Order: sequence, then C-alpha cells, then structure tokens
Amino acid sequence: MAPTKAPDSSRRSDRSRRAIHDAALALVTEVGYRRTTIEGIAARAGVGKQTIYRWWPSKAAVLMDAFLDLAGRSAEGAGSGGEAQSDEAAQGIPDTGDLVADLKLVLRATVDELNDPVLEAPTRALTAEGIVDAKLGAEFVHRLLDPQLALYVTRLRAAQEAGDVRAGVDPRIALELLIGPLMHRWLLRTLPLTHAYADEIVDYAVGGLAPRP
Amino acid sequence: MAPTKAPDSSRRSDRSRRAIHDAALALVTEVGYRRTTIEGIAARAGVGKQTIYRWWPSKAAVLMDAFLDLAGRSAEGAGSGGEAQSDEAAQGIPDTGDLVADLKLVLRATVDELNDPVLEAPTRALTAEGIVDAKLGAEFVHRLLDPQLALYVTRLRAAQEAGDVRAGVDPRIALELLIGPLMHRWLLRTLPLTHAYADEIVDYAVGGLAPRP
Amino acid sequence: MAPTKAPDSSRRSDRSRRAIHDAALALVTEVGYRRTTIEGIAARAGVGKQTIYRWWPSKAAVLMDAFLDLAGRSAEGAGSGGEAQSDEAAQGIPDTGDLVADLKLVLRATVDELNDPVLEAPTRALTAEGIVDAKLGAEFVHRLLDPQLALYVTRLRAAQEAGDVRAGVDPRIALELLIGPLMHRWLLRTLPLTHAYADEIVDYAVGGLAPRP
Amino acid sequence: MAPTKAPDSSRRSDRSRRAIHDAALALVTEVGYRRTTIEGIAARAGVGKQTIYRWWPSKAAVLMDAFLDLAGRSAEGAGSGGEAQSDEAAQGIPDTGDLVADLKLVLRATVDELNDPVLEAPTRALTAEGIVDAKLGAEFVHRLLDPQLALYVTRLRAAQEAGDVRAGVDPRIALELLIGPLMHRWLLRTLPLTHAYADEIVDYAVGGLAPRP
DNA sequence: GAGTAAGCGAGACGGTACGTCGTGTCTTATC
DNA sequence: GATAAGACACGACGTACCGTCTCGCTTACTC
Repeated sequence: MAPTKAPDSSRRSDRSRRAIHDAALALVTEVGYRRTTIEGIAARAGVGKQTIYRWWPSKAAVLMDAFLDLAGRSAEGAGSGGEAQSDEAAQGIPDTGDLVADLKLVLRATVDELNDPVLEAPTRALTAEGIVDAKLGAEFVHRLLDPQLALYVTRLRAAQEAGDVRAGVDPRIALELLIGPLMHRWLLRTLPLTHAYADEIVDYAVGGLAPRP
Repeated sequence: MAPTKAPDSSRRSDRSRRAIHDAALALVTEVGYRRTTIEGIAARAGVGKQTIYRWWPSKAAVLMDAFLDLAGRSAEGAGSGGEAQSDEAAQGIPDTGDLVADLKLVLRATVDELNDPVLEAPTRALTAEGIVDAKLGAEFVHRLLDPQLALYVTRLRAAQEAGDVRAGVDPRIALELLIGPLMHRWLLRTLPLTHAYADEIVDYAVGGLAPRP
Repeated sequence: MAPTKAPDSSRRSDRSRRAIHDAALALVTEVGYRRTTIEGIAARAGVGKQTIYRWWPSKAAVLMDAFLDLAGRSAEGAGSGGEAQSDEAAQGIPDTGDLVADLKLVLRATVDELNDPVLEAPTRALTAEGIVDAKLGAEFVHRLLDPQLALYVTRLRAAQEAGDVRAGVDPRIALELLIGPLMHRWLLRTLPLTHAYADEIVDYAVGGLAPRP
Repeated sequence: MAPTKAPDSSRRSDRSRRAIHDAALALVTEVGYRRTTIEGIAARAGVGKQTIYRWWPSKAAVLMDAFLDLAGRSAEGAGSGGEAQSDEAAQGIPDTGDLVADLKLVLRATVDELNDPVLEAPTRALTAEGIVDAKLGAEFVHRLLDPQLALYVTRLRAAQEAGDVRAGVDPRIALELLIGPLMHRWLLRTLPLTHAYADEIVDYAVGGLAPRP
C-alpha cells in the first residue's frame, strides 16, 4: 500500500528543483511539449535523471509544478512591485458596482494572458495533456483553474445580491458562459482573441443573465 | 517545394486504407492515444509500417482521416436508414421558427455525441493534438469543425431575419456563446455534461442575443 | 519440383540485361558491394525490379554474370585487337621450355589483374560471398576459377613430361603452391602484391617441385 | 576527431558483454552470418540493442571480439588442462631440430582448426568481411593472424640459423608458401583439406626453401 | 569529528517505438 | 508475354527516450 520508498523532502535540493523548473519551461517554449524530454530537461538543468524521477511522476507533472511556480513568482513580483493591483488571481475580481465593466476588465486581462507568448506554450501543453489524461486534467483544474473560477463565483454572487443577475442562475454556469467562448477561440484558434471579443462576450452573457424585465 | 516523391494514389490499396482506419480507431479507444503507436496500428491492420508512412505524415493525421471516415460512414448509415433525420451535420439545423427549441435540440445532440464512448477517445485525442500542433489544429478545424459551425451560422442568420436575434450580432460570436461553454465543460471535465446544461446554456445565450426590449 | 514458372528466355530483353550488368559493376565499384542493392541496380539500369528478380536469384548472381560478361568482352577485345596474345585465359600458359620463365610471366599477369582497380571490387565481392555461401562459391570456382586452373594443370603436366617437375607431384597441388600465396596476400592485404613477389614464389615453388638431385 | 561521446568503459557490464559474445557465436553457427542480425543477437543475449551499438560499430566487430574471446578462453582452458601443449598459438612452434616434422605438426593442427565445425562459421564470416572491408580486414590480420604468423617467422629464422633454410629467404614469404595453399583450398573449397595435403605442402615448400646443393 | 545515510550528477542498462531502407512478391499499364 | 513502374507485407536498421539501476561524490545529521 505504501509507496516503495518516500524520499525525504526535507533534504531536497532547492537548487535542482528550480533548475528543473526553468529548464522545463524553457524547453517547452523553445522546442514544444512533444519534443521536450525528461532527458533533455535533466541535461539542460545539469541534473541527474533520477532527481526528476524521484520527485515527479511524469513530464506533465514537472511542467505543471514549473508553471505554478512561474505563476506564483510573477504574482509575487506584481504584488511587491506596485500598489495598483490588476492581478485578479491574488486580489479577486473588483467590485465597482458595474458588473459589465468589472467583467470586461477581467476578461481582457485573461485575453492578454492567453496571448502572452511566454505563457502560451506551457498552458497549451498542460491543457492538451489534461484533455487526454483525466487524472492530470483533474489536477490541472483543481490547482490552476478552480482558484480562478472561484473568483468569478464570488463576483457573480455579489451581482445576484445587487440584482444585476437573476436569482435562479447558477454562478458556475454563468461563469462558463463567459470563459467558455474565450477558451474555445483560443484552443481552436478559429479567430483572433481580442479585447473587442472579450467585451462582446461580456455584453451578450450579462444580457442573458440579467433579470427579465 | 515538391515533396520528396509523391506516391501514386490511383494505385493505393483501399483494403489497407480501411484496415488502418479501423485499427487506429480501435486502438485509440482501447489503450488511449498515447499508447497507440504506428507500429501497433500497422500490426493490427496487418499492414507494413511503410504503408502508413507512405500516406500519412503522423499518427494524428491517420486518426483524423479515420475519424472523418467514421463520421462519413455513420452519417451515410443514418441517411439511408430512416427518414427522420437527427443528424444535423448532413441536414443542417432545423428551423421550426422556435429558435430556442431548435438550438436545444441540436445542443442536446452534441452533448450526446460528446458523451458517446466510441467517439470520445478519438475526439479528445484530436482536439488535444490540435491544441498543441497549430498545423494539425487548423486542419481539424477546417475539416471537422467548420462544416458544423457553418450550420449554426445559417440558422442564426435566419433567426436574425426573423427578428429573434439582434441585427448587430455576429453569428460567429453568437455561435461560440453556445458551443464554447459546452466544449469547456467537456474538455476540462469540470462538471457533468447533460441535456439540462445544454438547455440552460441556450436559454442564457438566446436571452443575451435577443433584441433589446 | 519444377520452379514456379520458368520465364521464356527467348523473349528476354538484351538491352535490359546489359544495362543491369553495367549498373551492377558500376555500383559495386563506386559504393562497394554491401551498399549495392537490387533496387539501386534497377534504378540505375532504368529497369523494373522484377526484371532482375525474373532472371537472377540474388545480387551475387547478378554480379557474377556481369563479371563474366566483362571478362568475356575484355578477352574478346584483346583477342581481336592484336596478334601478340598475352591473355592466358584464352590462350593457355605459354610453353617455351623454360618453366620458371613461363610461370613468372603468368603469375605477373595475375598480379596485374588483381591490382587492376576496375576488377578489384567485383572480384573481392564475389570471392567473399563465395567464402560464406558454399553454393555460390562452388559456382564461382566452377565458372571462373577452374578454367584458369586447368591451364596450370596442362602446363605442369607438360613440365612433368619434360622432367622439370617430379613425376609423383599432383599438378592440382603444385598449382596451389603457386596461386595460394598470391591469393593469400591479396585477400588479406598483409603485404603489397608485386612482380618481385610473384617471381620469388615461382622460384621457391619450382625448387620444391623439381626432381631430387 | 573525437567520437561523439565515448562511453565509460569502467562501468561496462561484463555480464552483457559475455552474453553478447555467446549469442553472436551461437547465431553465426546456427543460421549463418548473413541471417545473424544485431537485433537477433540482442534478443538472444537478453540485452538492449543500444548496449551493442554503444560498444561495437558493426556486426562484424561484435563477432571479431566474440571470436577472440573464444580463442582466448579455449587457449586458457588448454593451458590449464595439461602440460603437453599442442596449442601453437600460446606455445610457439616446437623446435625439435626436424623442420619438416615440426611444420607438419603445426599445419595439421591448423587443418584441424579449419575443419572444426564450431570455428568454421565465424572464421569464414570474418575472413569474408575482411576481404571486402579493408579496415576490418586490417584489424583481423593484426589481432588474429599476425600473432600466429609471427611464430612461423621465429621458427623459420631458427631453421635458417640451423642451415635448413637458405639464408636469402624472407621468412614472411616462406610462411606464405605454407599457409597460402591451405587457406586457398579452405576458402574456395576446391578440394578437401586433409592432413595428407598439409604434409605434401610442407614437403614441397621446405624442398623449395632448402639450401641449394 | 568520524561515521553514515540520504540526495545528487552521471550514465549504463533492458526495453519500446521511431522513421527509413531494402527485400522479394504482386499488380497495373505499355509495348 | 516481357517490361518499367511502383505499392505492398515484412524485417532489420541505427537512433532517441523511457524508467530503473548502479556508481562515486557531497552534504547533512547522528553518535
């Protein structure tokens, strides 16, 4: 029942962990996920293969951790850098009382993130992997997506209380009305993903969610 | 510019082509896309590896053709089998005058397709591959998705003429308001994909698209 | 018992046969025997593969015929070109009464042939193939070697009658005393193969074969 | 100049090396050199293909090492087994004062070796390969043949000092007078290779080398 | 402060699949 | 009916990675 030998994480080399993260992200960006290999990551990180296999079960798991680390570091950098906070992940969705404006702000930020060339390759890789591998997909959703979506739920509940959204609407469905079209366009590359598109989606969705006259 | 020797497709063995399609679909369903190999497909189809490499550039391309072939055959079977046609791909979206009802019908059918265990594995595999490989993704969209989406455009334009949808709405965006949430839930497996969900999405979306009172 | 279908050799294309011979010899000389392939010969000869498989059982057999053809043509060329005949294959070993001189003449000619860059590659290839493949070796010996060796037997018998060689000596063994060392040095490339070497071999061998004083 | 990454031979698995040797020899004997494949050797040895490619450049090189290992082991076995030594490779050619008798002893042993069914297949394969591949041939001569031939040189020099062989004779040529005919008959399979033949060759050759009366 | 046990870099190992090349058979169209 | 052309099933090639397994080496923690 017990795993064959749990490594002692207190003795883990932080230096190696970071090097592996960096190498993984760099390789995925440079050569793509498919051609990124564990051997390649190890070589680039100046690390033995076993050090990777000791701490991660798969290439996707390495990338997931690396990506979360990256997200964490960039959030931290943003947090310490300035007082004006646009990072919705850490701060939540603003509530100025104007639901449409607030959502447009957030969706535009999401569009910018999805279009960020540094984030694109790993995000696509992890998403694709999660689509095929249910276990990994669940982890992806739980660690990356859910925290973000929870912010929408919060804001939408507030909107319901304020009377901007009908009482009967399930926020988890409402949120998908906003996020779904964005992801669809980004994943399938059907048409360019722009701020204008985000705005339009918000307009239509909020229109559909608003109380009936 | 010219590829290094184009094979003569008039001499192509139809028997092999079909065997390869069948083997590819069977393996993807049985062992998953990752563990499906070209060697495995060749062995199962009773075919030399070279026969696969001669006609397809990659495992994903084989699967794409196999999938299109499957879709074509099932559509044909449905067409010849009965007069009552639920296959929207071949027939287009019905136009009974009731936009909400028509869309619910179609989206429920889409939900059923996505939940069909036979189609699930290959669809996920192709979608995931297309997310990472832009070239393949473009082909996927062009050959599989676009024809379906065109039907929505047609129906939505009719709805605009009938006054059920505002004149300024771009049908390609409206359609994503319907499809996006479905795909989002299916791809990320956040919550179960049901007829009820489809109905709700239609209600909200059409609400948002309807002419302002 | 009968082969599956004997082709009608009266309808055989001479043009193809020659083209195949030429292509085979050229390729063996240019890229070596190992890297010479049936496909390569066919392509170079502008011939279908089947035309080769129809008439020859193996790559080695093609080369053997090609080589015999080459030998025949060069002998013919030599025969029609001049009256002074040094081609021992067609003419036999000269008998001037001086056994040592006659043998030196012939062995020097053999040395020259073995050192001829045009003949080297195919000869080595056929010899090597014959060493490993007994059937092919037998054919090689029968068609190429035996006719040459028979000339030695003739000359050595004459020498026995003339009293230059002991009566009890088996000419087939005596001949190997002359040819063996030459071939050994040529095949294994232990030391350079020169006229001086040929002369010395003749001196020693004839010394050993001469009547005891 | 440097090869693309030299493996660390101190970490080499001796178990694998021996298994590969054994498998190579067994397969060459059982199915012949042509039909012996690297894949076959690896499978039979229970070894990954890469382990062969890591340490040897070609099938022939594997066989060469295997053969030398075999020769070494059999010599060792002979050396430890009894005091009466007939293994000329380890002990040199005996010098009883009777040159003819000594050479006959050695050449008969060589005949026995060449007729040994265990040694025949690999010896033929290596010889044939060396005939076509100059590099391999040089290695074959250097590692297998030269050490044996050096013994002849030693014995023949002693014979020259004892006055059994003329002073002017080059031992390297004299030796070919003995070995050449044997190899010729064995390689080309013209006639059976017997003790009687070896004796006759010695008689003729020594006759030709002896001081002129 | 010596002993020892873990993580570590390195990389050899048994494997699986890759994508390519050549074999010998077969089919199609041409002469 | 032989031919040029080449698709086919098959088998082997040599390479790339996989995940496991030693090796020494370094670096804590324990006695």
